[in-house]
Amino acid sequence: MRIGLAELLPGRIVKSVDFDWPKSFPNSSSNVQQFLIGAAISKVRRRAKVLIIDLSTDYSLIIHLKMTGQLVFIGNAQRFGAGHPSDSLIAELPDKSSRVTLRFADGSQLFFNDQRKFGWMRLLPTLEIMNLDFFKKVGPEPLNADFTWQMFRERLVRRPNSVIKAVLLDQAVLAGIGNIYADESLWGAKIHPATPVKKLTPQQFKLLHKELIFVLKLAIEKGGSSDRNYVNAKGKKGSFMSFARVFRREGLACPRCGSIIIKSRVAGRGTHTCPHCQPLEQ
DNA sequence: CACTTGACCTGTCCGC
DNA sequence: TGCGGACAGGTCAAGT
Repeated sequence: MRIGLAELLPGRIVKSVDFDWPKSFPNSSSNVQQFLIGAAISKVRRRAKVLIIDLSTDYSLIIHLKMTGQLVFIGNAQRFGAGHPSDSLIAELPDKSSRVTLRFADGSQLFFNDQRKFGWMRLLPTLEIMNLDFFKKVGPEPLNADFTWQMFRERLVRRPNSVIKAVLLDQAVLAGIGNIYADESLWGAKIHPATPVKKLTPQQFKLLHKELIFVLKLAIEKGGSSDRNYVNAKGKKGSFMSFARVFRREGLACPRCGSIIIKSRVAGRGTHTCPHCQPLEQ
């Protein structure tokens, strides 16, 4: 999503903002008037699962999509409707899940849609963003070049008694891992998600580190995971779900050994495993 | 500290 | 076809 928006947004001038659900964008209207209206977009960044849109006013919009958020850009001459591509989930905008609409001076628009209303958008001084509790505690980016398997292991073993899946999902340990990529990388490393961290060997940490990076890179290459309604800035679904090996594939064959994939609950989340490749050792 | 549950919301699917 | 319950890419807070 960041890659798509970074091609589309920089240089555009914010002309107006429409709000629907106040909790989706809790901000004083004076801040919006002063630092958002009339601002030019300079840069689109990401940290963990949070998108950061920097403005010429030294303020930034920060956005979390949570489960069902979308950020969809519509150019000034562009229309969805009859004949829209099959990899699009968007027919017409705004629709009933539109929470915030940014209108730009050239007539283009950015829609923040969020069916379940868990996502949010905030306007903050750019320099204050990293003082937010979330950014102060968030772990390293797994795709950074300096993220070694030794660093990965070092961070995980601080939670020796937790199950590995719970720790992978903890944003304070690692940035950006969610339920899909946790299940997929654990399958890749042949580790059961409920394995306590203290039972993992250095070889397993090394392999899981490699699988995590493989899964994340593949997911980005495929445009993300449209499990339900995720779309990118152009309204297109991501295709990673058709490359998933266990996630949402309960009852189907494991692509490695042919055993039937099962679904269970680990760390409070729906969890997909191959019972043969990922045995839970006691 | 680690784990569970509930909360925040809407929509879909499944069984009766 | 209707209705209740479970469940869904995520994070928080509170309770045990």
